[in-house]
Amino acid sequence: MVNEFDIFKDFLKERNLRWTPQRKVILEVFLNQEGHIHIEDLLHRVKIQDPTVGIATLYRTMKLLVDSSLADMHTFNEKTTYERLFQVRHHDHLICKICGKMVEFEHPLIEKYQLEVCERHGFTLKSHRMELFGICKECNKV
Amino acid sequence: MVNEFDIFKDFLKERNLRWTPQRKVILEVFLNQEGHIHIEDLLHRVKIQDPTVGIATLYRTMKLLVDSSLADMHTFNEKTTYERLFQVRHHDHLICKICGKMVEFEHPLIEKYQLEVCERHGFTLKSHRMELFGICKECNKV
DNA sequence: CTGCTTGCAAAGCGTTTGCATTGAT
DNA sequence: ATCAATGCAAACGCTTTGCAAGCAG
Repeated sequence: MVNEFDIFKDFLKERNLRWTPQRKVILEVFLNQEGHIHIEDLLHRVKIQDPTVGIATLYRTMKLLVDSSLADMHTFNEKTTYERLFQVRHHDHLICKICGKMVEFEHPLIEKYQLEVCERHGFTLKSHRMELFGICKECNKV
Repeated sequence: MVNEFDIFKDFLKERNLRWTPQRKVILEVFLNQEGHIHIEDLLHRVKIQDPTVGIATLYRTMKLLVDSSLADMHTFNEKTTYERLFQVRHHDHLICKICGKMVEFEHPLIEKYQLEVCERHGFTLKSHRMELFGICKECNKV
């Protein structure tokens, strides 16, 4: 049975790198998150488990997780976020501009056309982010 | 006849700000660009017209252009880019995760299904943002 | 004249790196 | 015992800010 811990340990072993308590804590915290998580948020949660972990170690470990294909890195608005890549179902967001309510959805046809667009431009699609902003039923009544 | 210069001048007047030679040069250079332009690129082109313009003035002016809805700011791979907003058709982005290349596209069917998703959840769609992340042809070869 | 704008340099901020020490194997 | 990993602090690159001098209105 393959899980993220085994994948990461194998990845480290292959490169003669070491499985350390810090890397274990960081991976645990990362896997407990959903969606995009900011590095500062991640640091905060890691420090709850082990306050001695430094920001440099977190950055270095997240880079390893990206290299091992367990995580994906994005930069939005000057902030680095990480996202789980392994064994997660993808979904997009519908967000109410007034009350902030968030609805998750999937739409296979949209995904299909995204692929089509990528192929047309010679890109290999790796991930995407789609956010629809609108006004929900309740807020529309007011 | 409404153009970007009038819009920006009005925007400045409303806020008791001033129409200066530097702001004029920056707006001119910005409008001559297509698609996304990096701030460093913008600075280079501005300096051809007027070498005395400083980077601080450029940043300050671009912020005003964003506030006046003439420009849109993106951050990708730690680099700030600006894009024209006025009198351009809506489009989405396809972004290479390696070299940062950005391709603009439109897909009517995707837009249609977005509307469908909103209706299904009782939302009134106001705007959206879709970014596809992948690897472009050139980076795939390497 | 007034006070917004400028260019410069310094400060900020998130991220990366160098280094001596610690610790996994 | 070896050599990678760590935490710290300094360095880094991009962006913002403080300031005195310069100009638009």
